[in-house]
Amino acid sequence: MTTRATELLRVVHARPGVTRADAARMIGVGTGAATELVGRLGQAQLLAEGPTAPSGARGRPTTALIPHPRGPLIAAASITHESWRVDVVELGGSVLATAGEDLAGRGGDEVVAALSAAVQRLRREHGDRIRGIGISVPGTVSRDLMLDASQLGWHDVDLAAAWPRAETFVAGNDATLAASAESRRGVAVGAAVALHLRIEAGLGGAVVDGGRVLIGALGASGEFGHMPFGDPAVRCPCGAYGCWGTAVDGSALARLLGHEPPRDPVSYARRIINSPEPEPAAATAAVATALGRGIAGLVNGLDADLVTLGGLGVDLLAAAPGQIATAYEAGLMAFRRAAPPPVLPALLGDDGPIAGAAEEAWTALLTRLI
Amino acid sequence: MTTRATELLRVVHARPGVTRADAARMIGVGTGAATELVGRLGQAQLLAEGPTAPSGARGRPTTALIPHPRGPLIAAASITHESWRVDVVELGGSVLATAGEDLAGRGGDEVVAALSAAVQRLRREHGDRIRGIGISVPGTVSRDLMLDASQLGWHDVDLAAAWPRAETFVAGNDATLAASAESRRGVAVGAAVALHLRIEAGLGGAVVDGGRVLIGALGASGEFGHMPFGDPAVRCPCGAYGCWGTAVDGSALARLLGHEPPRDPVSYARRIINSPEPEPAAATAAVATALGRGIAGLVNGLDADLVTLGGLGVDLLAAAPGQIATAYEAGLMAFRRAAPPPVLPALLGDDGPIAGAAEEAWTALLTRLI
DNA sequence: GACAATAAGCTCTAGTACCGAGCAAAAGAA
DNA sequence: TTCTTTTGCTCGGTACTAGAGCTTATTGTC
Repeated sequence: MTTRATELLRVVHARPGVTRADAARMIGVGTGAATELVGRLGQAQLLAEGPTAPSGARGRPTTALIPHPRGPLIAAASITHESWRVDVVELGGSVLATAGEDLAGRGGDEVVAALSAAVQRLRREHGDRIRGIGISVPGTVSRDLMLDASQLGWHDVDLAAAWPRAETFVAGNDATLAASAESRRGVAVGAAVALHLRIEAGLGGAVVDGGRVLIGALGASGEFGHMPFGDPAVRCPCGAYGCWGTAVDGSALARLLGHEPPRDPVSYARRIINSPEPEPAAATAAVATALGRGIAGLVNGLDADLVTLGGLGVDLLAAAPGQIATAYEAGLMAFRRAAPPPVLPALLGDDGPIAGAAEEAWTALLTRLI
Repeated sequence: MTTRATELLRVVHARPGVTRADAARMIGVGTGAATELVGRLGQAQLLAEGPTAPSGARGRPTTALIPHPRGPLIAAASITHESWRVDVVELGGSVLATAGEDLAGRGGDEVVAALSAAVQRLRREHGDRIRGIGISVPGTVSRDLMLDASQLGWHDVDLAAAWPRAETFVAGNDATLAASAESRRGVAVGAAVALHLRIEAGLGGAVVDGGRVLIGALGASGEFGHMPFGDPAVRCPCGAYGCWGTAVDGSALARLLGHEPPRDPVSYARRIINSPEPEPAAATAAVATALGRGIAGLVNGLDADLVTLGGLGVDLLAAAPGQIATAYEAGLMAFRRAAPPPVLPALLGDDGPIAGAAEEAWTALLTRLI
């Protein structure tokens, strides 16, 4: 049951500062209904009106719809392999405050406790305006909000300790959330089916179909790194053979170069990819080819109209654009080759996951506000 | 904007004959609203009430909600590689009448014209109650409703000639629509993410996420046969190498057996798969292994909780269940292996595509009725 | 067979959201 | 100033809905 009020809030969230007249046209109501809606949402401390720059056109000037200065806020949190961070985000996506620190080798429960304390502090500072939380984590999240992050060695970490679970609470994989953010505030805005791929220690990603991120039956969708596009002779830590991830991440580069498996595969890979020497460049080219070929397979199967790359994918796209493009176009079905869906670096970069956590939490909260 | 009336119609469509009291509970309205809703929808000739079998329990007996005898109907059409057919389908999915004939080598425009004539005849016979059409085709459908079916040698066939385009009109790929039907009236009812795969001349399918079929940016989603799970040395007619489809369809069996590419790959494959001889059985086993491995990759990436197989997939599942299961489980990520999502034959069989056409057309029509 | 218990349907009263018509206000243009 | 254009505001009408209280149809018990 989508009410006009919720639709209006969604429009303002998608483009804060939209003029009131434009917003009314977008949701298809007349000026009468707009007056009633804006009045009601102002009373509820959800929206406020601000001045607009003079348009120069004729007619009565309209106002800009902005988040209410005492309106609800979302805490967006992100845990990465090296640090955690919390942002306080208002309607429209602006960040009002932030906090965070390095993991410093602490365990999952300790980190969640530190995060929770930071959220409580921020909540007091903002007069209890924070109404929900979104958390991005570098691993899988199961329904009961337990996190498994094999890279960090964390298992069954209780994310619900970060926030009273009864309120708006969303948690998701970093790649999934980065995809969400990219489709709403990045280069994938307007794409019908956006595919986001994120290479870090492994390869993950997500599909965004008409603005909705596909999370899968268990919340574990987007594990494209475990589709068998790779070398069938290579065994993946997951137990299967031929996983695509083993052909495109740091371990693949180390294998190609005859190195030991690196302790920090991300910075190792970044070093190799950006190295000017011929041997690393050849390994990078091989990995870029494997990446392009797999992207083509996913585009064929999922009919995406845009692909964005995050994490090391950005470095690969910068270092070996030709190899990626060649393998990508060769792998496309004939009818797609005339106009291959673009493969672009993600616009939001490292802020993708936390921005996605904010977006998903706001989406969840918006359905509850009215 | 989903109104209660539309919700009620959807409930009755999903389970015709539901009792009025149950339906009211399902959509969360009281008895007062139920009276008003059922009365209004009866006036509009959309719903009727019928007797219920005595429940044996105490209390005032309720009535069953059934489609109105003069209510709207949908024409569901299906074109296969050998014939076409039209069903007249009422709310709830019952088929009231049917028509069809063999293609007999005719071209696409002639077949669409014959189909259109049949629809007009059925429409007259049913007093103009037919309010929309859904068409299943063995090929890709583009936005402007042009069909390309390479198997039939048809290109740019104008499907809109079958029906005035302004009314409810949906067209889709047979595998996509079979997936839709399976998720609503087949074994995939209730699945969070259902993956349907259909092997005929090629390999196609679809993902159904929370009841919504993913159609892709161009309506060409589900071409899983062109994901590179196959032998990288084999060139696909699509131009790419290593397409999965080339490893699981009739052409794969012919290649493994040293036969010429068969003229009718479907009946050829069915003959090989069901042959008791050792050589065909070995080829069947190899194909089953390729199928299982690819299914695992898709389940890993898309996090499906159920996989259904249609077309030749049913034969393969019957002939080589062990090979499929072994390759499937070996290809799953470690954490999925404890409870692998079931791989089942599709319940609707050859009626899947036409049933899906009816479902999608009814879904589209239901949003317009009230 | 009367009466209780139970489940369901019906009626009536508000209440809310929404739409549209007509009017008022604020700007640029003549 | 006066006209034109665009937008905002007021007000009445309509559609949908929730809820309370009453009525009806059936089963079970004495």
